[in-house]
Amino acid sequence: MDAFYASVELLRYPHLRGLPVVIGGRRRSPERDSAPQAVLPRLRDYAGRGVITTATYEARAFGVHSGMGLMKAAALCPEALLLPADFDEYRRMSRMFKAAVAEIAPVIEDRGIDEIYIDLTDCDSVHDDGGRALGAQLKARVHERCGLTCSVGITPNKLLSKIASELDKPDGLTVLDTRDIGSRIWPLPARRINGIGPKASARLEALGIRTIGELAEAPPTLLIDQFGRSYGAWLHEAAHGRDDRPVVTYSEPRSISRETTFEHDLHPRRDRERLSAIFTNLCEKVADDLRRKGYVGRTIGIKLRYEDFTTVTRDQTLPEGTAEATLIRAAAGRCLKRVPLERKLRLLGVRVGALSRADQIAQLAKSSLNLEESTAGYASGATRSRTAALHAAEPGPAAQPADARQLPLFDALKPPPTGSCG
DNA sequence: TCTGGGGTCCTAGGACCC
DNA sequence: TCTGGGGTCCTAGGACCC
Repeated sequence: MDAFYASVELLRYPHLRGLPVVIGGRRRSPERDSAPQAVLPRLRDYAGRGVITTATYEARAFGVHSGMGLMKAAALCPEALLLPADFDEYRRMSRMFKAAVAEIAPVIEDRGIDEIYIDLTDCDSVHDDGGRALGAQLKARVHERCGLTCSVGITPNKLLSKIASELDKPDGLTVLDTRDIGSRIWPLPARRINGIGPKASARLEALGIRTIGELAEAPPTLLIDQFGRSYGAWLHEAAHGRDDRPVVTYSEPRSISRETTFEHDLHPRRDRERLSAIFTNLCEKVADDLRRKGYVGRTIGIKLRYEDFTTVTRDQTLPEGTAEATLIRAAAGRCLKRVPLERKLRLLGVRVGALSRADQIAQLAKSSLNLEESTAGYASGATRSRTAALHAAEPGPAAQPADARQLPLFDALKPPPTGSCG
């Protein structure tokens, strides 16, 4: 989708069309909705933390782009209008454009809120003209259903399609096949390859490799030498436009997390109360997300970012999966005790990984009950998961404290409560 | 007043097991 | 009495993506 968040906002505020608009910053008071005609804040009036998540093409003309700090963006384009993000609305429009595409081509890989891969192999018309008419049809259907434009790249694989989709943005349609690689792909910067980020492209540049063509010419041995067997070999393949990854229509989530950057840095001791409340809140939100999505997780982790932006993580794996805020809070609290807490913090996060489906765990618990009745002394790796399932289905005493707030955590200066950890 | 929030995957070392 | 080889799991950090 083209400048997705900003484009969705322009559907609501059509009178802003043609103006530099950026999305980002803190959620403000909800008065915006009751008085949409009121004076909208300008970038120059913004004070505080945050980055731009999306900028209209008019704003991009000033050098403003997503990921840029708002203060820096304000210096470049002080007159740009600033809207806070409304993720509920973006998710709604996301579902809508994906449904529009599915009407025509149902084999879709979700790549986040504003991007998809589509496998067109089984769409007959793709073979007529390389897919140009089909691409136009997809774009038209999305616009018809959502009023939004998108950019499409139709090629033999995902790697090339991703690059191609960006060649003609916004509202683009690019059709390429392998014969076009030399003329259309090789002149591009190596950074355009999905998987070559700022670090890798800087290292490539240090080797005198700027374009994808130069990367394609580089001896594979050099790349493997510099970047390791796996990544080095992949770089070579990618530069030649080779990619055999399938379009994956479904995948299970690996982790669920919540994190927050504070308006002002907080000190672990002096701001202990506030941090503790924030910490508990993050745990409750994660627990909520887990339950809503139907997962439990065994690995509980925390993430801290200090004022100097260095980041540390700690995690702990529990014997059984949980979606209980209290258990998550307790485990996260134990992680916190393993981290230095002298410097001020700018961010705190809580993560739950090693997920499994809550219903399958419950299912397993049932069959485990039956199994343990019928077979005594069965011992193998499977025993643990069955046992885990039992505990997950029927939380033991440890899950009893009703209010996570009562737990005396985020308190590294206190010795751990007796018997709380081993 | 630099630098969000939610993710995935990879690497590498150590513990532990057979 | 000088130290194998293979495998899995756990943990921490980092690159990258949307």
